Amino acid sequence: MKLATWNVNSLNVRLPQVLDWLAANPVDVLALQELKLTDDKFPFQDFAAAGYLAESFGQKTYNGVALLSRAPLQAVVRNIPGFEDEMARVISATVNGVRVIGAYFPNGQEPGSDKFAYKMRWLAALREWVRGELVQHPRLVLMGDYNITFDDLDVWDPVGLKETIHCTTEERTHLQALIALGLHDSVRLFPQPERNYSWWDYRNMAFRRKQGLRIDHILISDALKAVATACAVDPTPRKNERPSDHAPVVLELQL
DNA sequence: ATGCCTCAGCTCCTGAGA
Repeated sequence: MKLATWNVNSLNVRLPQVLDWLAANPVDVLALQELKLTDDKFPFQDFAAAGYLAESFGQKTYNGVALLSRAPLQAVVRNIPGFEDEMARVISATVNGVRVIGAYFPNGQEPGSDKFAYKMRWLAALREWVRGELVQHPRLVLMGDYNITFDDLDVWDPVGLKETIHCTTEERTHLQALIALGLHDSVRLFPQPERNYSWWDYRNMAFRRKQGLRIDHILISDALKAVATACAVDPTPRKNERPSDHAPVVLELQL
């Protein structure tokens, strides 16, 4: 079973690239973030023609997440139950006995801002919800755009970006609290290339200069760690014309 | 440098992203 996550930064603009990528990388499940469209505009037919069922949780202009799957998506849940949120950020479903959570974590903008405070509240709510989900679903994947780096290895300029957004101690403490629930950073389970990032700024030719951050992650439970055989970022779509600023991350399980 | 690029929208500028 192969699973992937990709922040597409507008599914309307990126649909042809997503279809091309799926044709070349026929994963079983793909979690999408930043759809930037409403469910009535979601291209269900295009994905069906490519062999994928889909569950969408969109909204106008911002945010929006979806799960694509070759097998049926069961027990679909939208957002974090019990956490009031106007933004469409989370969609979950069970596929072939694996609980899959696709999430678009808040950006946070700047430490000390209202948006940063919202990010902290959201992270706390996510953690308490996932704690219970892990009890019910030992085979669990939590993947998406986390908007948080684990450590300096995930940052192209750890000195210049010290304690800036995505790199603060407060955000990283929340990320480690997710790990403490019994989750594992799939990418780090396997050897990786140097400067292994998942996002590059559109400005300054950041991709060409390898100036990026690893902020898109696939966290897996103990039961899935035992059967994980590969996990890596696929930077090739970032070389497309009009690319997303994020690249997909792909996990392979031997189930 | 409150800058650089990209996207959506009450679209020819602004807000947000990261």
